[in-house]
Amino acid sequence: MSIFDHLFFDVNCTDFKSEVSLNKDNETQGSDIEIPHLDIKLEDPNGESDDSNKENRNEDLENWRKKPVNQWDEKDTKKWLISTIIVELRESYDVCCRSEKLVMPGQELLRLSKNNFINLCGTIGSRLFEFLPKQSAPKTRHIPFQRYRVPYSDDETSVDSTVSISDAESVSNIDLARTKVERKGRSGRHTLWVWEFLRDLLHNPKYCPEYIYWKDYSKKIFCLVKNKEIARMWGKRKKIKKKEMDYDKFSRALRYHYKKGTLESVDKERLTYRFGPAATGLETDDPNFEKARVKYQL
DNA sequence: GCAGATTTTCCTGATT
DNA sequence: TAATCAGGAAAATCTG
Repeated sequence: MSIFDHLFFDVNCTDFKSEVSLNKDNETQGSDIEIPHLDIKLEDPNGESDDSNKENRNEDLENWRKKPVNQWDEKDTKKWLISTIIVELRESYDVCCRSEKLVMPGQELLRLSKNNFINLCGTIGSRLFEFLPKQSAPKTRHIPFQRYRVPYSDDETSVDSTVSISDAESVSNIDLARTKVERKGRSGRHTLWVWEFLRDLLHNPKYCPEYIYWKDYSKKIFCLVKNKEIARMWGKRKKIKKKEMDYDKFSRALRYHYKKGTLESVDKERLTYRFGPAATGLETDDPNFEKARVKYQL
């Protein structure tokens, strides 16, 4: 029996449980990946399972879709997580469990950046962030770091790899405290550090492992593959105008971070670096996205 | 305008 | 020989 055959989610914590069962008879068309059809049913804990109750509760399960994110309560967020993880991302109940730290009101959710998502629930966070409906949060919200400068928005790296302006504006209060500690001693600017740029590439299946990969995740050692391309992307991101960024200049910027403890060199290994003790946000449960590749035969 | 942090640019020399 | 690495130095950029 597959884990997908009978999944029970405590959708509303107290109201009811939803049974997500699988109808393997329905196969998706036009895809190399066989995606099981998910039939979401509701099971009344009191044994009342007449059709009208099911209908109402199914409707309840979908209510989050009718509200802007900033009006979601924790239940709505939980329903969105289940729907997205199971139906959209075709992941397992285990993944739902790992995303429980994201169960919070929609307003809080909107304040989180992509990196916040990743930090809270690993690599699945990156994918969940993409699925979060991007409605505007209330204008009255506190926006820390309004001067957060994100020097690009239209290049190929802006979509997936790191913070956008909206991300930066949505740094949560919790994250604010952490960020203040992390950036103590910095002169208040919040441009992206070059080591953060590399870290974000490693968190991004679009670039990891094709452009950059973990050589030894346990030792935080990574290797650049398309070093010139990565340097060019960095230059594009920083909107270098004078001359195009090349690997020579890019590597100089990396070496600057040796003193800061965020990067270290690896002896006799070309294009190989190690994140230092000062580097944060490296956590992932799927280095080089090997699990994902096996799962989806990528 | 200033100081500080970070990056860019250019460079020389060493190593692979 | 080319690519990469290491690091000095100065200039540039950005922030509070």
